[in-house]
Amino acid sequence: MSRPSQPKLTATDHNGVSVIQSQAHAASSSLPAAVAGLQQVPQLVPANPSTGGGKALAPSKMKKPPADKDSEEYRQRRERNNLAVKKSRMRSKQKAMDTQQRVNELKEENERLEAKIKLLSKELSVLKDLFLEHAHNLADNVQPPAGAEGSSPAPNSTSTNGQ
Amino acid sequence: MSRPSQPKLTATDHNGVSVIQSQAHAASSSLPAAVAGLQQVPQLVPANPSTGGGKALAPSKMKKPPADKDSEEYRQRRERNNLAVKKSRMRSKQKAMDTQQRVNELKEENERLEAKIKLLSKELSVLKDLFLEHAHNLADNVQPPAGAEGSSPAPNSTSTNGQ
DNA sequence: GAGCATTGCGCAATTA
DNA sequence: ATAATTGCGCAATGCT
Repeated sequence: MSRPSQPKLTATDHNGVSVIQSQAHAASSSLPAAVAGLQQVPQLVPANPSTGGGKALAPSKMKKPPADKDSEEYRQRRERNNLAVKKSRMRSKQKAMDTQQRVNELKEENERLEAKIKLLSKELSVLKDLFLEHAHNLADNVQPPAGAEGSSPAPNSTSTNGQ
Repeated sequence: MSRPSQPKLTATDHNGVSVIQSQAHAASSSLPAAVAGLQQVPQLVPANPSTGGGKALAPSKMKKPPADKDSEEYRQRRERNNLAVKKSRMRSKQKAMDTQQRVNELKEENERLEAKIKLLSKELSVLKDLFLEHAHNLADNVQPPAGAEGSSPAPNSTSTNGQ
């Protein structure tokens, strides 16, 4: 079912920034086409006040030039970053898959272990029963060694022990 | 050294419009500021040509209006999509975390199971040893009823079971 | 401070 | 037509 009408709660107001995207770098690869068109917009570069006279010696907090889009260095950085991003995302995805796989492996392992436990438990149970039986037998005809014999009917009580 | 421009010209098939968003929405949490002052002029809403008369009745394959960026409906769709995207990503991330957690749980479970196996094995081993001992004892003074002569060592087969 | 790595976000194409 | 996914670029931020 879909949400027919949602009273627009939380107008996800992100920053109200005008975004001007313009890209035109070489298509890395495998883009069907339809790369969203971008084009340069006449962005006005703020006239750099440059170092007029008063040079505030601010050790930090210096306004960053909006990164001139035309700058050669800018494009270079962008491209590098795009690459890094791609790489990072690939890694991320790979990791996710690996984790999923790990889950499957662990699940299998778990089943195996549980099966083994079941088996061992069974074996133990059997042995214990045998022991009990012997114990009963011994208790019934508790006859010191040497000439031990005679009748020993001893109705065997098949007591099933629990676990 | 300078980067020769890519021979790849920006041949944007269709839709070569830059996006200029000017949102006057309330700034939200997040980005402190640093919003470049990019104000865009309010675009005039195009007078709807309305239904003049010639309406091509295309049953299918109708060209999609390049999505007029100014369109009210466009903005609406974008916003909806942005929301959906956000939701989707959140879910994706959540899922990843869940999976990771699952791995941890399974690992713990595994350890528990292995410990249990170890314990059971030990128990089994003890019991088996006891059995063997008994068997030896019996073998030593085994007195088959009714005339038993000679010693019958009965080679005990210490068969260790496999798993 | 340079530089890659992460992460949140919006856009657009696909898919369901 | 709508919502959900997915690939991608941008920019801020984290980390070396």
